[in-house]
Amino acid sequence: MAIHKKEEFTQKEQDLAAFAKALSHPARIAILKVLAQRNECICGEIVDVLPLAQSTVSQHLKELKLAGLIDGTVDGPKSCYCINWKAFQKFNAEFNTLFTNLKLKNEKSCC
Amino acid sequence: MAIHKKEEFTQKEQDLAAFAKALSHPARIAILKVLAQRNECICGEIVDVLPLAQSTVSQHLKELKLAGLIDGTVDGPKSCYCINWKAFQKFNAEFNTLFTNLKLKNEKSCC
DNA sequence: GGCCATTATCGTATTTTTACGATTAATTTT
DNA sequence: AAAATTAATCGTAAAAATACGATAATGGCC
Repeated sequence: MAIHKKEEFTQKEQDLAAFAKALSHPARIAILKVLAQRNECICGEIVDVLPLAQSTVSQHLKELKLAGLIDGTVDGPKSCYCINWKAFQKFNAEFNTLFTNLKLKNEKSCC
Repeated sequence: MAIHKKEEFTQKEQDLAAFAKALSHPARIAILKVLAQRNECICGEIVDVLPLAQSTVSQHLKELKLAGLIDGTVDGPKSCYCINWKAFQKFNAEFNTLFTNLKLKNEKSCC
């Protein structure tokens, strides 16, 4: 890959791509589902549910956090994760806008 | 990575992840925008617009096609690409369902 | 204080992704 | 028929993602 070319696209394209990337692994989608199923912060039970090693889950959590989709507070031996609804909402809206804008121009396929 | 673990998740999680993956690069989002801006099939002008080599663009197109988001017919020296609106619609709907389902359970963050 | 449980981080291996140049393939044009 | 145009494919290199075990870190419990 030598040189990264991602920076040459618009910020919006990059942001949306980063959001999509955060959701581009089934484990991370599964994690979000688990997080959503609770009213409280999840403290570790994610590892039990997923077919992945503890360190791997931790890595996925880190990526979700980096993408801004979840918040996490470290509380000593236990960590507390939950969905960042605000960010999620924002991305969902932007996603729908992309879809809508795409559709606005053309409704018919020609191939 | 030794062993792929993706298969151990539900089909729906895998499908959504695959869709997200297709959109996880700004170049592919940019390509979709270009495709949507035309009423006809695009025959090559994509390379001129993007800051990428012809072979790289071709690769991105291949991935979008593989994900089912675009259709393409090879017509000798010229190729003809356009968005597969049906598939797009389907994925958009599933995406919104995911969001809605997540939100259904919990509206408040706790971290 | 020492031990336990829990989670992050580190080191590492493997795979996948991204990117490009060169080549090939298929028409169109000359 | 030869040359030109266009786009896919191949080969390859470098980077990023995925996964795990081992280790470190942090706070609670005895």
